[in-house]
Amino acid sequence: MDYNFKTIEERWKKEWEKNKIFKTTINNKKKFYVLDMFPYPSGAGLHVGHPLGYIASDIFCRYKRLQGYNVLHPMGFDSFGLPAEQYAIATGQHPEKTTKVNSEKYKKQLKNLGLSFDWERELKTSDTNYYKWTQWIFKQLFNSYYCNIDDKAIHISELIAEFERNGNKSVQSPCDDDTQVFTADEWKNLSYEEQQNILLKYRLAYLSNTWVNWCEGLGTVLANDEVKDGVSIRGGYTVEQKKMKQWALRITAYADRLLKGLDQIDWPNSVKEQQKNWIGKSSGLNIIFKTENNLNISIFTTRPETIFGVSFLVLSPEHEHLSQLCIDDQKEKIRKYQIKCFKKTELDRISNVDSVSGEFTGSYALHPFSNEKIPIWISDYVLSNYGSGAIMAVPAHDARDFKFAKNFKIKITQVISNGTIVENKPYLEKEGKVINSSFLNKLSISDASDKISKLVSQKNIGSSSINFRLRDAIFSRQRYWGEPFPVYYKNNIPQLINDDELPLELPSIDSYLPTKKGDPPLARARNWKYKDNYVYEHSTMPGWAGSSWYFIRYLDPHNTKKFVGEKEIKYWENVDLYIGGAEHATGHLLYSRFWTKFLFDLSLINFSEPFKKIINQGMILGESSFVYRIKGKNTFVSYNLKDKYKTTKIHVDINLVEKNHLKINKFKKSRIEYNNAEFICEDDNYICGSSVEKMSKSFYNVVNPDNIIEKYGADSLRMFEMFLGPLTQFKPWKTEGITGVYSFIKRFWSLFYRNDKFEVSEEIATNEEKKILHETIFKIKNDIEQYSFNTCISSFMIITNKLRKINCNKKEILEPLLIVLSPFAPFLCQEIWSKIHGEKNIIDEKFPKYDEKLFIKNDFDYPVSVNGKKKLSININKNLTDEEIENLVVSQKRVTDLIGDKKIKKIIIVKNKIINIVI
RNA sequence: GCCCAGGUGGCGGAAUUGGUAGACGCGCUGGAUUCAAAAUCCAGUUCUGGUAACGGAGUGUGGGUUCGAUUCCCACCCUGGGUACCA
Repeated sequence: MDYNFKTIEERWKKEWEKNKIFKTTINNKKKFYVLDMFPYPSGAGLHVGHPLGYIASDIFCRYKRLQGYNVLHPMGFDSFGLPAEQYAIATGQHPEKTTKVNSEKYKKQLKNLGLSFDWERELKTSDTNYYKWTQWIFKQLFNSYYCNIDDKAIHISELIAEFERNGNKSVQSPCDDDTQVFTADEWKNLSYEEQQNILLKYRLAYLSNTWVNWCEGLGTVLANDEVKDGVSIRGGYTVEQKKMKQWALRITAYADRLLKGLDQIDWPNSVKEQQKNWIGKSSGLNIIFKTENNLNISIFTTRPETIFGVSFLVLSPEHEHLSQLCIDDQKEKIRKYQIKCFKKTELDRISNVDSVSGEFTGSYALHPFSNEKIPIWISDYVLSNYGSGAIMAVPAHDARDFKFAKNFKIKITQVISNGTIVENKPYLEKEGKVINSSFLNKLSISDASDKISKLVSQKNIGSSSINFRLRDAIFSRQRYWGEPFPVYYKNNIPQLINDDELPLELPSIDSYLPTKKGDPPLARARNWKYKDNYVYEHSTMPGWAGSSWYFIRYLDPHNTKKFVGEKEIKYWENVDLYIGGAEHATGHLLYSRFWTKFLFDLSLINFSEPFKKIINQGMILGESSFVYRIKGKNTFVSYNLKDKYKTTKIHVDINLVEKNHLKINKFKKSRIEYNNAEFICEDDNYICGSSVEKMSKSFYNVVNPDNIIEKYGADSLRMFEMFLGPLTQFKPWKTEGITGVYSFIKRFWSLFYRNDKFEVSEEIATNEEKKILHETIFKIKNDIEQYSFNTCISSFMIITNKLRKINCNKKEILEPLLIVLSPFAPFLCQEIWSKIHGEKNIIDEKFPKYDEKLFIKNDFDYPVSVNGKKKLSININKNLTDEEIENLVVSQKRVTDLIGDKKIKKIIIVKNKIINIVI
């Protein structure tokens, strides 16, 4: 009987849904939590690149379940976001509608793939019963501050108690830079509003008036990780710097723990490395330079040993002391330079990295050790928000300082040397001895550094300091389609709404655009006030709010009393395996770790890292096709003739191309402007060009999984996706290749048929058959555990070819094989299983154990090489001694022929590996 | 520039701790079946010389270590990803 995947897959899809075989509940088995990055449900639906990770995780889930684990495998949707909102702006349709339609479509497509998701745990970040708890977590952040002494987040009431006892002089907590020192009495005498403003400087969710990435095109601010090359990642609109009041999360308080935690988790090196660089910890020294007019300028350096190489100071254009330092003659120039800098957008700054600019203030500082006069400059290469916004410039040993000094003809003093002399380029290596440095001369770099550290603190002009590149995360967006903040304003002071008033639902509005005054869309909502009196916050939360904790909500998605139940969190804990794209390295994956640590500090969860292991699946690339149109004409030239004309390369829909040949008639009909197109062909065919690039609608190279399932079935698609290559690598998609796995599946199916009738034999298996089976079980088990799914597929092909050759249809062999194959091709295996066992689900079986004795042989085909080059192989019993092997080898005629009259220098025998004759 | 991956036939890719390079599949070639095609089955397929047996070369490039290197070391080239003045 033919393999009819359509009826098989339809049947089991229904059965599985009806019997809820993927539903998970807490039981006394060991848990295993497998998570896929949940998708944003876009209108385009899935293409074959999307399910790659889902199929891999599904195979692992099914395998773990066969191993006896209680496997949690949920799926949901990251449904707040820009495309739905932009669609809403264009059509007036509420984003909720499109979100619903799109996620239903996704769900159907995912179900067609036979993925073992527990859909009863489905969540959408835009559902009120989900974002209710996102708002609730925001409230906890607002109500917390970070205590550096306990190294954790603590409820704000503790801080208030401390203020009442001792003021803030002994408080060690991250806070805004402009926080003043006050005593307990001063605190008590403050008004309520004044107190609230001070508390806001300590809260983990706070209002900050800072420079933000303002994106006019999107009408909103963006976080650093949402901006690239000066444009927004979504949409590609220009981003500029603007000072605005925004909600921010004090992620910097967790910088050190986020860094340290990386050591405990099994993540791809590249992601860890990216997070490390993003956090950017550097330790150094703050040193105070006195100016001639007695001001203190604090600088930060990581290289104190170069202090005698300082030939100027550079301040950021925003530096607080600038007005006092600038002499009258320079005031105009400095003012102009400042204006230029403030105007600069991120884009300008990035595109002009190589240019050097700056102005001299006219003032001098005094070198803390040599008392030498040091000119003070300003330049935009010094950032106001890193370190102290001022540096000591050591041109001989820093690339930017060097360029600056050369440009403005400032002297360059070399103070570190390994023999080379600084002339045309700086010496950046941290190797060598200190020179030209008074009392530091001849010391090693580390000794000199230590000495300066000590002296600086003795003289009371500095202290060691640690700086991070990481910035607090801007948390408000001037958009509609996001979580509203559970916040209203009373006398300009932000206040939280009560827990029992959550969720604060998105109000309906007449248009999804900003107001005429430039306020966010929520300002349009009518009668939307807290207790009809107080204004709500009009911004909404960013896209990453909901995704920062969704893995927790899956554990208990229907809980109406808590964000997650205690029993659930205790049993399921954190994610054991997380599969998704690497593009979230510094966004989602960092924010999730931050929120997890925060919730851990509040004892709301029992783990401090969200994802124990991460695997980044590689992107599947599409093969794009091109046609070549002669410039100015509606004539297309075939690929090999195109160089004879001036042509424009145009993407053509891959559905109009077959094996590089353009289907000319279909192409003509595809667009009005092509109706009358003419073609210059070669051998009567129009050949298209092709190249491999990202699979994307705009390149017309998208392959839809639905079409493939229609033609070959989901099992073939699943296996083919795995067969393409290693999970983590980028790989091109070529649909033709699927015939390989498709015919494998048909061959496997036919193992169970004799003369068109289903038939498995009860005969006892031979040793040879057992050997084949157990070898395969061993190999598959190992490969699955190393996530090497592509090699699993070839093993299945190999065993199937072998069993066909020996015509084996014995139950003793095929039954275990079915279980081993079932994670990969669940429909097929379930169908055959039910033919043997009736109603039983193959997923409830046990993964078979292998017996090594069955496939370890007592002889070995030794490859014999001469001088490392393989010449022949000889079958030798494993029990022979080296001497016996040697005698056997040299007595072979082929061997004596090969050696001829040369002398054997040595024979190397590696047991069960190789024999090498050296002549 | 810096950091991280990766580079193996016409193509996707295999190859325990250094030990038979090219498993498995696609494609291609030839054959069987068929009126024919699709599908299926059988054989071949790294390049190169040879009918063949058999030889030579060969894992981005150049060196090195080793009896033996796709695997280890050094230098370089290329592709992809990340990052952007962080003192």
